[in-house]
Amino acid sequence: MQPSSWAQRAALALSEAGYRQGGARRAILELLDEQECALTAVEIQGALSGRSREASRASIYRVLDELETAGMVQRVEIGRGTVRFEPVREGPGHHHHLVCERCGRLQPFTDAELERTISRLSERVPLEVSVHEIVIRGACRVCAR
Amino acid sequence: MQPSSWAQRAALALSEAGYRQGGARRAILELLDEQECALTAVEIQGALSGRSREASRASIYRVLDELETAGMVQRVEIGRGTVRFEPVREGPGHHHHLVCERCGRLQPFTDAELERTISRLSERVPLEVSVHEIVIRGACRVCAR
DNA sequence: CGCTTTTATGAGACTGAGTCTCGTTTGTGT
DNA sequence: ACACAAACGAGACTCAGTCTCATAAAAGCG
Repeated sequence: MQPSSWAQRAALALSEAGYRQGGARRAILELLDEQECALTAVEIQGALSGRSREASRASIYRVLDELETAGMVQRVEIGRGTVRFEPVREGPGHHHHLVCERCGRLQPFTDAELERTISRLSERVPLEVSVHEIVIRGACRVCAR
Repeated sequence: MQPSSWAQRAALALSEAGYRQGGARRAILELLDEQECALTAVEIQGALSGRSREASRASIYRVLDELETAGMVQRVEIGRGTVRFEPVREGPGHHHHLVCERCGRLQPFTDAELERTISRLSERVPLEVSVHEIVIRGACRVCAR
């Protein structure tokens, strides 16, 4: 059977990496799977505390670390010193971020031309590119008004 | 007389914004002007402490803030939770960043095709773009070896 | 130049995200 | 069911960044 959801694939990846399955880990995977865009560790803890299974800060950072190493989660740095994390999804889920500098709102976007440019760029650059992450800042429609 | 160096232009911009000229400010401008790429606030403080004029943390953050508002300095978020700052230079100085995920090295790069793509993208996107900043992560030549 | 006013500066308290440690709990293979 | 290794949580700790307030230094003026 093909693992269909991101959570299933992530759980599989972790177990293949030799990790066991604990309650905190399961709760975190489940929560992340429901997210469309990036969350901070603090938001994750907050969201979990309103649910059946809570998780400590230590567990959250530990699991996020493991997931990042497994390539199932990606850090998104949108500034203000706090890191955000989001599930890595293939194809249709892949996106970049627009950040409004006034209200701080985070908005996902995709652009085929940009992807083509980046993939060509990867070959010209003195770095073996693993992931790319484009953050564009400006004023969103609401704030620009 | 045309202000030739970045430091002169920055000093002018600040004085036009109504700020006075203090010792810490001058030292910070001078240091930033010598930089080719982005520094953290901590690095700035460290670099200054090996020189004639030191500056306190408060002054450094204050001056960086004023410079950012004046558009003379740009934040660069390359991760690990610490923000970097670099002088904004027109034309030839404009660049983006390659970050090595293993050793953390930061490397500036420029790419004309990328710039064209971004400028076209700016028109398609629901945001009034003020600055763009591309961070590409991967393994640098030394670490990939 | 000396005086006054106003701003810049620094010391250090404070905040909050993220890390680390270690004792306890829980999963897993036998 | 048992043993043992790994996951977990509580809380101490770190460190970048913020804030406050007393003091020092600019700038303008007589």
